[in-house]
Amino acid sequence: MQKVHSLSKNQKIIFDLIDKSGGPMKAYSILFNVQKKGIKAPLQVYRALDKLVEIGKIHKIESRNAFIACQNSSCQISKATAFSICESCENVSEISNSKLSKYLSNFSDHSGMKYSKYNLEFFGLCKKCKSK
Amino acid sequence: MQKVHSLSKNQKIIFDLIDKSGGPMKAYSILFNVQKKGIKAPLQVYRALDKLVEIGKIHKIESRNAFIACQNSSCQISKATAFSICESCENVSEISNSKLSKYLSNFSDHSGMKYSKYNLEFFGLCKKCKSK
DNA sequence: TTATAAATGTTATATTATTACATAACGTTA
DNA sequence: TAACGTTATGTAATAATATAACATTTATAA
Repeated sequence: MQKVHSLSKNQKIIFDLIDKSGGPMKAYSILFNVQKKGIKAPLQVYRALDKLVEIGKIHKIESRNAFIACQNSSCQISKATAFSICESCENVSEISNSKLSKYLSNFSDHSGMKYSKYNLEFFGLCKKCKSK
Repeated sequence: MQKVHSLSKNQKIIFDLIDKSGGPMKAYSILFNVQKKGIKAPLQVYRALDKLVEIGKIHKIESRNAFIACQNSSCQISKATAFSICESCENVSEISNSKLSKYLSNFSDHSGMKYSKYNLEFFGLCKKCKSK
């Protein structure tokens, strides 16, 4: 049984914003949007983001320095993440494909390293942008 | 037949440095190291890095904001990259596993998106760090 | 050789993220 | 409930990463 994390005030404000936005958000854009709620400093944002990433409520899109709400209800911690990113409109969506995650979670090579985590980012053009 | 890119002066200086280092290097560490060779500004470094990434001589480790020389002689462009990263000593190595790259290059999901590129980063503890 | 693209040089600035320190709120358990 | 440890918050300063804008030079190819 997983622990249900109750979010703190700042964590909740920031999670709700990202979640409602429906897409990836950057830290300073988040900051701008929550200033009216009393969150004034970058560090307040980054601290909440760190925690939200840690507990799997959001993921960081590393190639974009942006954060997106977890779209996978069963994803409690961010140790196996995959995203598809449109290089034209920058739309991002989380890939939840059990074959893929199984394949990658079990992947091992000759290095003798046991991987505890991975992040995969696919790039291309989404349907909309392809047809333009 | 692929075009053989002859590197420009700055590109060569910066590639040689990264290549000799044997590991990932950060942009400002590169800058510091090439100042004696006349490269004085961040932009000079970033421009060379951009080009080197474009032609596949180096790859960017997105989760670390660092650049590593391509360890895969057949890798002419960086459209299919995979790395293993030790979370303790930060050692990075490029994974070249034809099954993996075949699997990922052919991956497609129901989104209708055709992926032209991917980047995969595995995390864990390397042999050395595990045994500590 | 001329024109086009690629690379360079330089200054300034934008964007992303962390350090350091002080205080407050929360949860546990004695 | 008092005391303690842990987590979260507030605030200021600054570090680290990356790009914009503009001028000039060098390489490439028609």
